[in-house]
Amino acid sequence: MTGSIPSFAPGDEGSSRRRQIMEIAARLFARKGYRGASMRDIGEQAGVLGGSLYHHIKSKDALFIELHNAALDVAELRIAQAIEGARDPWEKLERACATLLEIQLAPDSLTMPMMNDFREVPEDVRQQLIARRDAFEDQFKSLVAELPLPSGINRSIYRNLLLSLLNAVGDWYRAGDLTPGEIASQIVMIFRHD
Amino acid sequence: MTGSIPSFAPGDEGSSRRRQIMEIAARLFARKGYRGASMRDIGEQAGVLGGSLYHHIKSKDALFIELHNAALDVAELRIAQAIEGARDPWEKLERACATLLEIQLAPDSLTMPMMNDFREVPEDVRQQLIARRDAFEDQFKSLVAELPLPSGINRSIYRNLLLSLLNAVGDWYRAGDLTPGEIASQIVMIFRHD
DNA sequence: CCTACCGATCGGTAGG
DNA sequence: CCTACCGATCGGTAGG
Repeated sequence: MTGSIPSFAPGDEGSSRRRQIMEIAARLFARKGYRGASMRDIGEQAGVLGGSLYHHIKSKDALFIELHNAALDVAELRIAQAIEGARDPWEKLERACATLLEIQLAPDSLTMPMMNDFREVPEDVRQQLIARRDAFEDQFKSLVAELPLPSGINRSIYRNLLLSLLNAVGDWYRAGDLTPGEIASQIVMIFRHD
Repeated sequence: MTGSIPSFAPGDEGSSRRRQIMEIAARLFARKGYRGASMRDIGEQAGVLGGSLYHHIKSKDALFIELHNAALDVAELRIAQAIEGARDPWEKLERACATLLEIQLAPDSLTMPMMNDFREVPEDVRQQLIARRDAFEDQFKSLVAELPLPSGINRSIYRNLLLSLLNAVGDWYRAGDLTPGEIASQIVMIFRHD
């Protein structure tokens, strides 16, 4: 439909048909959540019946985990590239925030919006998602560690507040307002103390 | 089970049996989300079959809306009381944040954790919830309007960031860490600029 | 408040 | 990739 959709990690295994299904599934999970997107929904958009998807995937759980991890792989990579050229810790933080917001606020974002509703997911799936997300958040742990913050501020709290706030921007953002970069600038304005 | 549970708006109509059912439902919605908590689950904890609940309530939708609105009524009231004595705008903001966090982080919180998963809920229900939540957020709109912020900061963004961050504390907070008041203090430390 | 049920929907499978 | 189905679960109801 869109022709060009943000691709997952390069070197992805599987046929292009499989990747097409993954992209459809990602969009539906992002829009309707894990429970809200049924295999029959996904099949319908792919032009097949729900049951036919099981030739390409093992289970709904496995599909969701694969998408979630691939999305975090992409985000991690793009953030690493974005902060590469910067030396000032506040500049690095702002670039990381802007990149994450660009990903999350993309009109047909496949990636991060699903990072939230972990409560909708079966317990054993949730644990795998959390493990991957914790690794992702290490990137921000490093960024926050470099900041010259006042001594009264707890860096662990600071990081959690920042991350939860970044994850929630999609809930209130309406296109046509500010750009992701402008929002990132506002966030760093607020979080900046030195 | 707990003996004393935070009560809903005073002057609530209905029998004590009904209120008991509401409290059970609130706890389950808070823990498992709208879809995750079935009428049979609620019935089980109330000692009856799921179908029997329909003598006390009209529908699952109506039950959820009623609980959601009652929770916001209580929160609004408690916040208003908390900021009553304060004159400094930063002090008022910190008291409001601390109160909201106390409600959300209470060990068996019945109230706010459900404010999030709006995507799990049927479309027509969601619109009612959003309308009520918007009214609730006006309280913070006033608080933010009073703050002597630098001119570069967009107060609308500032308020959205603050609210989404407050709503998400329950996702990463683990009891035994800081108190709600200490977290509120950290939040205001970060959001304070004058 | 229960029995007994309804129609709908879910993830998933066998067998072709 | 479809047909045809499985067992489970859902919100909700009639009738007592």
